[in-house]
Amino acid sequence: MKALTLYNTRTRSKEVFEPATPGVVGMYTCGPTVYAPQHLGNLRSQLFADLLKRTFLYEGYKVTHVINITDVGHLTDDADAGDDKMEAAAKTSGQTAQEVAALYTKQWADDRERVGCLPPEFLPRATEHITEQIELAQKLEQGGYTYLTSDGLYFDTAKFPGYSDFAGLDLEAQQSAGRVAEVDEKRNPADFALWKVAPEGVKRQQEWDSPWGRGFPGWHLECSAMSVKYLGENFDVHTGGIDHVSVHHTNEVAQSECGLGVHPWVRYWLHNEFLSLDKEKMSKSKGHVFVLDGLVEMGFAPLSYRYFFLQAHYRQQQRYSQEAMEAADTGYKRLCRQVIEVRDAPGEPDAEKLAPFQARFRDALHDDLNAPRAVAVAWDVAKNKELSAAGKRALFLEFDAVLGLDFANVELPEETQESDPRIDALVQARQEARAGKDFTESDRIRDELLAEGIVIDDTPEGPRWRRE
RNA sequence: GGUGGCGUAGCCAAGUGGUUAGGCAAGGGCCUGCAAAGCCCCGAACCCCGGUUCGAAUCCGGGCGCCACCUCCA
Repeated sequence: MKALTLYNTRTRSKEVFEPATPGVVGMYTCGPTVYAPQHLGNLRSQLFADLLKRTFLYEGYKVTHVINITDVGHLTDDADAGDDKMEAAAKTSGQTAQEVAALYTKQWADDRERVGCLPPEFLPRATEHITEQIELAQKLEQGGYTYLTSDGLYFDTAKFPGYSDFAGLDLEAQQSAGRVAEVDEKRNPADFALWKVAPEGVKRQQEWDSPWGRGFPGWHLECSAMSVKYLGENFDVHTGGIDHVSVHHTNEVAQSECGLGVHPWVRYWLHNEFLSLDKEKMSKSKGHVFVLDGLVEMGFAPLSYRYFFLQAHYRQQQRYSQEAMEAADTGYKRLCRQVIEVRDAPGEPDAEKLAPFQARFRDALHDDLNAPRAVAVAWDVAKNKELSAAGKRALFLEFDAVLGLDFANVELPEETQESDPRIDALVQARQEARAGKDFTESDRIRDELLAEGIVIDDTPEGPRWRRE
């Protein structure tokens, strides 16, 4: 059995996972900015974090999982200009920032639950941790890592020699390309705001007093302040989308290592690749809002999306298409049918026969969470002719602790049988024709109904009809 | 301009030197009066050109194509 190995962005290599404290894992996941619905790509990040958490639990670790809710301070524009997303959303919707946050936080949590993500142990909100954020900014100020501009307190990246190490950035080259807009008062384009002072005469919905004036915290600060509050100044795992590596997480590392005097601040950094939609990135700003409810409206079960997620490795871009989603949906349902078949099987499983499957399953997960291989093992169980029903039952339920596909309870919904006197009568007439072997007549009735989009299926329990 | 990644059979997607990944679709079969659903069976693929090697999808070099991040984004 190989040890659990994970790809650590910090070291750019696969490493054997060993938590700081044996048997206990602290992990932090970058959560949503709750100003808009979360799309399927966002959900992929949550599914990835959940896969990781479930793997830790499967390995017997006690896990403390923290996910933040960003409800302030995330600017709409480049590094440090533009409006705050929450303020902007409140303005356009006519609601308060708090109402906007509450709405999208709930939607996000519901989506997570529907795709089988375990709830985090802590779900801290940025607005409820302003004090902690100010304290961290003060530590940085006292350490000489900051400077003031007319609009706030900034982190001086030049004071942190290792700034570019985390993401392997070539700051010189980036500057020469001129893609990062210069902000006049910033000493270096990479410098970022720790605290933004509200401009004179502007009244924000969300603002607080601070040593630097009334205003609001910079986006990056909350993750450092809150993760440390709940997990300690050193912790094991930090996850997020790959887009966060070069800016958000680079800045988190800078402010945390400088402010707390620790290195490395986080032992393992794990990042998931993006979900791509028809070869175009799914992002809110490009208008491709594609959400879980959209899949549900198309008739997919939320867990079919989880199954879809599990079919690709988390560090690989995954291509979404209707066809691929339908393939996942069909595959998931078929696998469930196999599970349901053995779910109530009596008797005890034969441990010796189970072992090879368990080993392959764990080996797959231990190899940087290779979920596609783990799912393949589940299929091998389903197709295997040597295993007893009780053995299959035991394996399915064990694997589901990680897969999270609800094998223990899932039911395949029966086609809902509508009732319509006219159609029911025609179906009944067809049954009578069939009983009398008058198949010409029975087929005529079926064709008649088919012409209006109604399909008759003959089942062992009798005929059913449905609208196509 | 910098950085990271990808190119595997109709589709999605594992696989890092030699052994069947897996799923979906298609095809064949069972079942059915016929269908549908369900179940069973079934695919010798690896962008191109060189090289290393007994042997390469897998390593090295070159080329072509595609994507992502560096700017709000998971």
